[in-house]
Amino acid sequence: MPNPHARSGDDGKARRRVGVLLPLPLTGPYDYAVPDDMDPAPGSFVLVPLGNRERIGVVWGDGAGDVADDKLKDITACLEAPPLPDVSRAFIDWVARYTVTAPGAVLRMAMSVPGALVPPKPVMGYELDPHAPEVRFTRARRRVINLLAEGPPMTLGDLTREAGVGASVIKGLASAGGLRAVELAAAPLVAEPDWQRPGPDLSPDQLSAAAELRSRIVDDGFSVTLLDGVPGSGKTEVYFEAVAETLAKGRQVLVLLPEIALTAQWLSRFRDRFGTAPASWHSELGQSKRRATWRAVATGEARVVVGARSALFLPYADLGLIVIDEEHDAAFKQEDGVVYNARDMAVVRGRLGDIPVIPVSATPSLETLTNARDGRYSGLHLPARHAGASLPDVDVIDMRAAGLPAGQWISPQMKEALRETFEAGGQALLFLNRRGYAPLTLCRKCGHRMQCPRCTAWLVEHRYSVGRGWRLQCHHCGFHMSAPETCPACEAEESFVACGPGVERLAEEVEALFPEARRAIAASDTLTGPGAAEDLVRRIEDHEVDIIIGTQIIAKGYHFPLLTLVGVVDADIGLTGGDLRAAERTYQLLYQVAGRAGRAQAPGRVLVQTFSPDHSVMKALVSGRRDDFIEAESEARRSAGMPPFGRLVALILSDRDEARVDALARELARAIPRAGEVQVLGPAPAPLALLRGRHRRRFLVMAGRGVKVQAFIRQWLGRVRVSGGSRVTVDIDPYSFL
DNA sequence: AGCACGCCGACT
DNA sequence: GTCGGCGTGCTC
Repeated sequence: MPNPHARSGDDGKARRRVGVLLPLPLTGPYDYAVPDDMDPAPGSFVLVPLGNRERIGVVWGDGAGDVADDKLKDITACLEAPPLPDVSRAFIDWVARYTVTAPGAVLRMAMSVPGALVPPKPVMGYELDPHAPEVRFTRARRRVINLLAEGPPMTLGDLTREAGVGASVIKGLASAGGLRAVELAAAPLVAEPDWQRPGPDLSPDQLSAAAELRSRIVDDGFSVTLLDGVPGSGKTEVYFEAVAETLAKGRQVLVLLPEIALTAQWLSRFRDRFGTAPASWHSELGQSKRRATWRAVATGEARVVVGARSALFLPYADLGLIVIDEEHDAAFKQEDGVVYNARDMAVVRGRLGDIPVIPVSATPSLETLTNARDGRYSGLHLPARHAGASLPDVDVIDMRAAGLPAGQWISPQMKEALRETFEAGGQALLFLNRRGYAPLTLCRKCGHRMQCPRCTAWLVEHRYSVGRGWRLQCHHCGFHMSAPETCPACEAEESFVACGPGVERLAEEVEALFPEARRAIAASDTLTGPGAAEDLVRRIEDHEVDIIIGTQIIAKGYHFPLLTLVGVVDADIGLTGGDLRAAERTYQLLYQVAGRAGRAQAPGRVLVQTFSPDHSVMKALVSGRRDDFIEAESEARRSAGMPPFGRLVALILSDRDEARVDALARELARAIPRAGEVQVLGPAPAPLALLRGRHRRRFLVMAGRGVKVQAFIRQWLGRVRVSGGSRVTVDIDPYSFL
């Protein structure tokens, strides 16, 4: 097939070629010929032909030259966008190698902003034409002219609204020559944060930590400094000083947060400190905001970006600092598409960019604590709560002794504490990390359990989720159904019984115990839509709510001055299930929840209901000795060769066809490369053996800390052809085992 | 990721 | 006899 783009080497000279990386899961950059009138630099965004369509790619470097000249196509055009900086490209390559994914798949995360690469189309407006010829004045025309005579040029829409005239009046006036069209200056996305504003008064501890962080910024270069402080110790205000210092140097700042929905309070603190909101980046962001933000980051106009994990891949013109707030949070781990941990990759981004990184947490991950202990990171500790508030007392309630009747989950001690709290005019938070009404529904006649047809999971009953009524829902895929009248197995009527509590059911129990208490349920499915969380926070702050019954959505980051009692309803959720990090995560979550209590002058109290009061997690919560827990957990991991003392990789195979996924598993098992210090377990059914209709099998690779697991995985996968509907997902450093 | 090519079932 | 299902493979 002759290639219409190819020019045969008639002058004998090979055409100049460059490697162009496309945002597709291809093996690497493709070579393209550079037309004589073009001189794309590395990092330039270019339009190239691919198959029968055109795609935007990035000039990645010199061409590899391994493709025949007659296959080579010309670059179509260079785009008018700031080139992707060297650091960004190096970062993308690094992440691709580390996660064993195609570099193009990683690039896609950095440029999946449709339309951001074409210059924004200018906004047109009208102004008075000073050389206007005589035009006839009508009342409507007069109003338009008066408006424009006093103010700046306006868009057609603004003019019609403010002058109260139709568009035809303006267009008629323009064509008569009274007005002329002008390009309006694009409104800046965000104002420049004012780092010179005086900050709040800081405690001596905060001041010294802030001074330390500021010096990291001044010194320049890569460093990782863990900011470790109890809830309420004012960590945010401390790292704001590092932000201010970076802004003073004229560089950009990225603040990574686990869940952008939780930032209403964070944003207002930022505004208090810097006088304006930062640029934000999250999945909910609309098309045009997204585009504008991407461009503002690329040009350097956006000085501070606060965002979820994907903000790490934005094309920063000159990033000078990365803050990872709540660094221990599991939400930093991306589980689909490119599987990566934004916390770890942020450190890599810092190293490649030679800039400081500040992980922040009240309960740092064992990985980060180990790095700090071994001297790879430095650590700053904020021991005291700001403004003299004391840490809450934590008491455990042994539920084995409570002997509650079926269908009740609030122990007498908890009930009494709630009563005292309400009488004292305080607020309470009942924490139960389970959405919905009941986690399991079964038939009391035949024992049939309502299960998701597409996943290995029970259907969760929901009764009060916004606007949906009573129904059964799978929490792993989108499946839902209205509660059936008869049992699908034995056809018994009205035989269903709800098993176990979710926040909705717990709210019913609270209502029965305290009918006059004003309740609010806080779960991801009751706080939908923008502003719902904000609205609830405001209602809590204004004391329109006496008791919050909530999941982890309410457990982090908030500060409610009147909240004096936190009750953990079932502290054992999450401890079962053989997850490597079960204890660590439960500890972190419960510690965070406990930190919601008593932050202002009123002392707080925390009650933890558990069936295992002797568990190391509960003991550490009661004693307040985090280090004991970390020490024990650390030792257990070390002796088992588990992270952070050993390496772990999960290989998840999946297929709609069960026989085919088993065949693939057998083939992979035969192809395991021999390597010292590497052990492969499996195949075994993956923890969710059926997910979204796909059957899943898992291999677990365990290796010593110094082993290059990526090379091992690449060698392994290189021996097997994955075809059909089968997929193999590589999860380096798996976080959740589900 | 798209998109074309290719080989087997139900329609005009 | 064709239209069209989506499995497989390729894109510089």
